[in-house]
Amino acid sequence: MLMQKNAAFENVELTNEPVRTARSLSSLFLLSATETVAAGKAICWEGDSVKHLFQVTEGVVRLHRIIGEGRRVITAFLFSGDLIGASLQSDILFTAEAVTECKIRRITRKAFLDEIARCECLRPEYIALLCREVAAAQDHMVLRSKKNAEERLCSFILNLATHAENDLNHRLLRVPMNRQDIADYLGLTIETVSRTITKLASRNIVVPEGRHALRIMNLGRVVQLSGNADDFLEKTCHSVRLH
Amino acid sequence: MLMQKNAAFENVELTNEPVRTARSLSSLFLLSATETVAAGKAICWEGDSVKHLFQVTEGVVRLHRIIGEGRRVITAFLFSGDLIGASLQSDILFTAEAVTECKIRRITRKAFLDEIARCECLRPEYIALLCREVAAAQDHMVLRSKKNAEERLCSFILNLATHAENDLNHRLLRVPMNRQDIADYLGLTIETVSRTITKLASRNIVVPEGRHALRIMNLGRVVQLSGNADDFLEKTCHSVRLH
DNA sequence: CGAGTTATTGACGAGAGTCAAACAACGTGG
DNA sequence: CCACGTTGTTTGACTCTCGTCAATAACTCG
Repeated sequence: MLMQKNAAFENVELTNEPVRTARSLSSLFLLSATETVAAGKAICWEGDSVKHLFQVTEGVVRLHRIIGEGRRVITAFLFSGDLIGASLQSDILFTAEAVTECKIRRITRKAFLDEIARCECLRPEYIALLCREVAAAQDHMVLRSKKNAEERLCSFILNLATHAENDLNHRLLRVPMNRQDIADYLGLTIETVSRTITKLASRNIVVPEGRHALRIMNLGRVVQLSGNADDFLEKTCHSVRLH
Repeated sequence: MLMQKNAAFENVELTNEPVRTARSLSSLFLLSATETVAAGKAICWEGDSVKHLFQVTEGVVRLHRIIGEGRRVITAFLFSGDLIGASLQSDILFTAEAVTECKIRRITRKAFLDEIARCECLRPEYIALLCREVAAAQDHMVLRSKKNAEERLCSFILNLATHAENDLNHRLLRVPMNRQDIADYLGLTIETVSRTITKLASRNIVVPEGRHALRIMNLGRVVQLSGNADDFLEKTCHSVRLH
């Protein structure tokens, strides 16, 4: 697991809060220095052994696998707060790369596991995290096997929206990743993504604003078209906080 | 979480081995009676709260979700030894049904979690189990977004083959599930599954033998066509036992 | 043996992929 | 600040795989 050369190792932001017994997984990372990773650079590589876990503290990260000749699958986008490598046993099953410039923290796998073993209160959080990963992977599995291009894109937009509450007020959704990333995440081609966005724009549902933003003109329609309408309404209306 | 009416509750096979401290997850289930579930009957239902966990001790189980109107997705097939519901937090995210007649054991979720919390040695096994589920779900995600019908089917055949070592000697692979199950598992239609099998048969790679068996004429080709050739060879040749 | 279920085969069409060209955005250097 | 080249995106024409609908065949089980 190599850090790329230009990941300047900044020794800043060391919290001096005493970590007697860590009360959350996040707090495990607070002892480590923040590292900066430039957009497009790798954080860790598929096939390496799992020596470290990372936490994304700022920016967006993509996890991908390459299969066959040149077919890339993005299995997840990670946002601030998310962990990289929590569900790994021996080898890393993906390459993690920064989509935007990122700040990350790392701890060794050993330290992480030791803390989990030692501290009673971390375990439920860790297990919950793993369960969420399973659920997310299965959701994505459903998306990729039974949804058409429009449903996939709308699902993606909704997902993004939940990670960007702030901007959403103005109905402007920042989309940090490029079309190729979106395509590889949704199991489509770049052309199909582009065409689908164009179609949504022509119906005045979402309108692109430059390459990295979408103006949400009609959130209701997006929800409907995502093919998760039932789920989404249920979850949102009843304010059931999952996870 | 309801048991179907006809799941005769057989009070047999209670092991009398003393379970002082359970040394494996499986042993947790040994105190429970074995229940029999007829082929096609449900074991638990999507949306119910997680009151029990089950272990499949015999037979094959499918987990599925229904999305939209009538679109069914099978997220996994479970075999002898596998647990149902290990990765769930509150609600069940799938319906579990018996593909063949099954024997299962159950314990309450509470008992399961208590044991995990109490017994040091169960935790690594539980965590490993969750990690495997994540990995499996992600593999399937890749399959469904980037593989064509032939690759999907060959991947499926290989998966099945690893669960049926005995028969494989004679190169006859039992396929307990019907075409609809396979289709819903692979994200295809029943017709495409059928046509793909026919095509493989015409090339003398696998030949159907009745509806529930395939004769593997050329395992090497199956591996190649699965699109996991690199992985598979690596894993098999080095005799690395995963899981 | 025969009714009902499940699987196969065929003809056709739709949605997404491929290839190629035009276009827009971005960054750099003059 | 603008010209330019690079990169990323959109659009168009065409192809191909897989889905749909329908008919036929094979299997299963009472």
